[in-house]
Amino acid sequence: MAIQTKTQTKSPTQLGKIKTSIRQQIQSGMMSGGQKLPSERELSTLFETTRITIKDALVALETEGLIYREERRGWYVSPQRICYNPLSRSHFHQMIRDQHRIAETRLLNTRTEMAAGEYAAALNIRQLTPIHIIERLRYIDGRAVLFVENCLMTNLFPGILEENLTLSLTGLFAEKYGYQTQRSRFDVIPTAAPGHVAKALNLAEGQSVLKICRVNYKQDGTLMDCEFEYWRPDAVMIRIDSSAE
Amino acid sequence: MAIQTKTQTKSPTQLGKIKTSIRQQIQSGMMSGGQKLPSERELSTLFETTRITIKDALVALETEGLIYREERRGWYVSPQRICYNPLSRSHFHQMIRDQHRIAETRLLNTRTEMAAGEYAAALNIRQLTPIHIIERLRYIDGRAVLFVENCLMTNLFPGILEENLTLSLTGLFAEKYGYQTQRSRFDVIPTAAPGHVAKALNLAEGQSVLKICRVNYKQDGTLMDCEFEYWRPDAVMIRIDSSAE
DNA sequence: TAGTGGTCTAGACCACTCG
DNA sequence: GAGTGGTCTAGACCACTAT
Repeated sequence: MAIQTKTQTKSPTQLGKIKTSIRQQIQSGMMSGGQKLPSERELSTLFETTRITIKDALVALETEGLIYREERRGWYVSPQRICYNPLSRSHFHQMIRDQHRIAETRLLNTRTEMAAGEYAAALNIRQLTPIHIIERLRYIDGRAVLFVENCLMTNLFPGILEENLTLSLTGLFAEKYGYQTQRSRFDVIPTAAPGHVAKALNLAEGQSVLKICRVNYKQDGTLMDCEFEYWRPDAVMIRIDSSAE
Repeated sequence: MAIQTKTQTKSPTQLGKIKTSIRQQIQSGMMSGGQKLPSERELSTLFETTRITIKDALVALETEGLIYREERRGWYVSPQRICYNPLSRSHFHQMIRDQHRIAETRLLNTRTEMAAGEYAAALNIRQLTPIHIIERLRYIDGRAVLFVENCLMTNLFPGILEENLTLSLTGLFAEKYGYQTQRSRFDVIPTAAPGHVAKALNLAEGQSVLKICRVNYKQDGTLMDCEFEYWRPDAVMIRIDSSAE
């Protein structure tokens, strides 16, 4: 059965008609994941309306998670969401492979600075402490969907910036330093992409992302590192399955 | 230290100036949670621009979670987010009280029908099975922030529709039927509000919500009920703290 | 009835991407 | 250089809310 918005008592708006029309094209399978939509100008000719109205319709479908945009490149049909369990110890590449998709990670940059602001708060640091910050971008089937910032206390991770940082950091922590994640806490927050994140993900400034802040503790219970993930919101769903403790 | 968008190399756009100006008014404490912003027309006079530009700025701040709107009523400053752990067995009213806020629940309607579509999929039902559907609206400090739909198999919950349904259903399950939640699985999905949800939450159709689908199993491991929660996205953050299993 | 946001028209220029 | 979305102007009418 096709999902459909509730039958309207009022005649549907122009906006509603455009949304329904494009939605049906996608859900009927005529367009599939990654395919490019006609340009806003073409659509405004097709639907005999202005670009503003077309854009309002596209933004609504984007909010649904049905389509997404690459800044100044165009609108595309969203592939299926990745199912992500932040509690699982499975690595990113493994998780994506398990879902028959192709993962890739690129290192954007690393830097070392004194913890401040959001970083200091997440790491629960009260005095000036040097931290390493590692910025990476993750791709699924060639599309940039996840920007990740890792913050590591320098004293716990000597020489880590010389390692291959496109692989799993959790794996590196275990192999090089013998650290296991014993406990982790994470927050999920729907918000807007900060400037540098928007740029990396090809989002326009102010577009929506799903932010996940995570703090990891190692086997002796002390705080190990924290991580800020910014997901394209149409690319992911979070799934947690837990027995009662 | 105040959080601030990265210093722009290009001169900021009109849009950026308006966002920064309103953001500062809010973060400086001049406006606080629940307070109404001037109307879009007043703002367009103040900033000497059109309503479209003003609206773009307001929508961006809404995405950040800084402000929200009540359809055709106006724009308001968002109160602090509620911190919500879906794994916790704490009841809604208890959770809100613990965060020094005021909770309220109203029953919208109940109905009994054959499971189909999303309900049947969530309950993993393969044949026609009658279910009770309970729709409720939850308020925090007087603001409608959460629309909840519960789906119960009729055979497990005889007579439940005659009970007081504004309290905790989990509590009712335990007291009246002796059912304990042993395991639960939930999904978190950023998406758009369906029509009936948008209406209940005073959202415009197509606005963003955080959808949480939950399935509960009782002590003998069999499926008990499922629940669809739709949160105003600025009202909540999800926090999960878990030891390694 | 006055005021609000929701929808819509008919354009325009700009920054950026891509071939 | 052609094409894209991002931003912006200057209006308009409508559905709905609040009083």
